[in-house]
Amino acid sequence: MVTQSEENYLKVIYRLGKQGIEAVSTNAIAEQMETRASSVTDMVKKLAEKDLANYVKYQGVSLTKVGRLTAASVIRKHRLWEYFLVNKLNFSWDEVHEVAEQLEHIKSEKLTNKLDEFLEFPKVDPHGDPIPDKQGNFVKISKMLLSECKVGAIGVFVGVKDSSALFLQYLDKQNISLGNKIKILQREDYDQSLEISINASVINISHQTANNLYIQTN
Amino acid sequence: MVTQSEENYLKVIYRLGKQGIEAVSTNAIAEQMETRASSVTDMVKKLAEKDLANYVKYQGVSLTKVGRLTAASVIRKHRLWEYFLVNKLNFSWDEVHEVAEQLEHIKSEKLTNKLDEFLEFPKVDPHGDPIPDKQGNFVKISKMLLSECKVGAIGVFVGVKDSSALFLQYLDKQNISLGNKIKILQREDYDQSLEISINASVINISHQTANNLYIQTN
DNA sequence: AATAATTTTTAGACTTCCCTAAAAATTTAT
DNA sequence: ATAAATTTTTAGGGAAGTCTAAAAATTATT
Repeated sequence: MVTQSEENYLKVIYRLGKQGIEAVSTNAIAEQMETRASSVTDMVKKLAEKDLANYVKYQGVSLTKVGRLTAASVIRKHRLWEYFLVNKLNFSWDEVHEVAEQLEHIKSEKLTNKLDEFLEFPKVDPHGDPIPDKQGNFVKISKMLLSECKVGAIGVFVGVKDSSALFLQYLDKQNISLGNKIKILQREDYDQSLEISINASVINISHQTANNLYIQTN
Repeated sequence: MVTQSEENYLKVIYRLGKQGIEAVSTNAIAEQMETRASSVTDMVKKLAEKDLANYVKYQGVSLTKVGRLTAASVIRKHRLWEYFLVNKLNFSWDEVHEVAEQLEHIKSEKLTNKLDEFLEFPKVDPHGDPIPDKQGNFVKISKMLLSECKVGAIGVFVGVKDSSALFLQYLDKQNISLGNKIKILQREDYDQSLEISINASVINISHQTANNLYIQTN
């Protein structure tokens, strides 16, 4: 049995190490988990013991195949539940993370798959992040940060890099939502802020904001 | 914070002691929780410390008001989720218990109430058990065991006392489902088995079966 | 009412996951 | 290449929740 705590570590290692393939440092995990490096060492040993992770002292951790699948399954559940909360229970996109953090640990493959079916197999969660399928495969969406696009670029807002409640609420206030068409009109050299057209109106956004918005071009 | 384990104890004490009001013995709890009496003593002390239970050494446990409300909230969540699983995700009534045992511990009042709304405020779960409202009040349904009805009695099948998968599957096989109209045609003195009419057909059921079926008469 | 049987509690220990403090290894800087 | 800084691990310990075995209290029996 994989415990809730183990699942949380797997998630973090997966995220930090490009799907868990690259080795991740103890400190990086500790920071993400908001815990101490010594706790990470303990847990990582346990994950290795259970063949969920590859661990060599002082050289970081990566996930085994089983570890990666387990992590993907947790992420799948998290994102399906987020979709459920937003699209069926009318939560807003800034309220779902905490609850999904709990729901992602419910153990029942049948539940996950029936939920997926009930939601009609969504491909992305309410923040634009891809939902892996039963086999743990992600649909790779080609997207880029708005901050990295050239002036004149046109695209559709498809995801956020920062999904903190604060940022999401700011987007709500600015009337920026997933699916909106965006065009970069101007870039201010001084502070890299952008003038963009969105929703038939023209607004200014900071570099920080642009750096957290993904758009899909062409 | 009330832990998952504490919630499970509260549920059991609530069930065993007529809504947690009557004192319940350590052994009774241990049996229900499938654990040891010594573990129960430990936990019960902790519940008392947290003002969730009243505990006097060697004299059993009852719940405080807060303890009762907490227990009712867990039961509310359990039954709402069961309703969701059956009516939205198409689980059958014998498959939902295990999953609901996990879902009942998700902490989010908002989630519970939004789920309730999404389900259109169901009054009973898939086994006919009442779902308490936000305030922890149960709708008292007047029902009696089929085994205790007289020959000639007519009623509607509204709930099961035993909700084990085995019993529920047996009922499915016999085509007996909630809402069916039942009439007792005959009682066999030898073994208390009943001949009943249900679904426009006549079948025989054992005393054990009749003793686990609730019907609402008049 | 004394003894036997049962129930309940206490004592001590184990596991999981976390912590602090100190030691060891690695990396960076001089 | 050695010293300094940083990272990682080890050692030892704490809280929660469980267990077994033994002691204490209660209840039942004769």
